[in-house]
Amino acid sequence: MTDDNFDLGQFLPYALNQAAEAASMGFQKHYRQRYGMLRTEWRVLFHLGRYGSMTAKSICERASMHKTKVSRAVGALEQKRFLVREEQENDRRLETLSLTRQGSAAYADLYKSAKVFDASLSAHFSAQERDVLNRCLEKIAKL
Amino acid sequence: MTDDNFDLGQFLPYALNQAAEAASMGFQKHYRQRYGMLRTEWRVLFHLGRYGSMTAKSICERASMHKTKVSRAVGALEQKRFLVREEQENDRRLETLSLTRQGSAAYADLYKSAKVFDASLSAHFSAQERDVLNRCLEKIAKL
DNA sequence: AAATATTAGTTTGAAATGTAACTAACAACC
DNA sequence: GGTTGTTAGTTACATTTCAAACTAATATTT
Repeated sequence: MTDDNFDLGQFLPYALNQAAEAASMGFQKHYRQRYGMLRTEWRVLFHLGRYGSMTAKSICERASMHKTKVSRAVGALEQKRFLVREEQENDRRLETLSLTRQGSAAYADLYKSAKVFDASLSAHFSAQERDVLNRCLEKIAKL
Repeated sequence: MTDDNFDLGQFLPYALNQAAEAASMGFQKHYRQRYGMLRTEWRVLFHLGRYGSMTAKSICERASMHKTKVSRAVGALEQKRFLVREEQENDRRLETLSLTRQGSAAYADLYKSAKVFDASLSAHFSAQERDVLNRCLEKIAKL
């Protein structure tokens, strides 16, 4: 943001939101049309699909999602028969969440769409740009 | 996203959202604490402050915000006495929105905060990175 | 072991958002 | 000049989110 050329489009929180919004919308139709999922559900599905069974708490931490969001997303995915819960014996507050066969299939399918979609976005950038972009986003997310 | 190292953190829609969320949260307290504004209101305020009086329609287009969001944000800013509406004579469907003295003051104040905040984010990146980041975000937002 | 504090997760009521229908003004067409 | 179509903006309702209170289980303190 150079000094008095202040432009909203260059203010990071704004620019990030505009880009995130556009990208999200683009990907939304895949999980929404095909599986009637919400963004929160898609995220939970991906965490379980990619990183394996874990508790809701772990998903909260990994995805920086609030526990109420996760709770609802888990409920919705359970209703869709995409995951099951299993109480842990040593600590009955904890539930291990695991994808069902159906859930894994949905994950595999959406995973493929994600790669295609991501590739179509990446096509607009050089490898270096893509690299810088990734590193910057990661850094910002951790602030 | 290199082939079978698929990592959620590198999937653009996800990474963008995480970063956008983090950045937004960081800036939120300024407009929220000091003026009780929402993100939509802040955006409208900034558009008027930076680019001058205009109709709600123009804000919709410039900010890619849906008209109901803009309508509500305008209503809220009006209640806070940050803007006034003026019906256009040649077309009475259109209202020119303009910041009041109070609104301009709020804008000036938040504008300063925005610059400081943006600078604090930018500090983590080189000028080149920052440049790549801006260009990429802009491109994605336009897809 | 009783009392207190934490922790995982859910529920609830309020605020915000999205979608679609609506109103009022203008435009175009016959 | 009346009918039809568009456009700017608002309203209403349904869905989603946010914050805070809640439940049930485990940990800690005394």
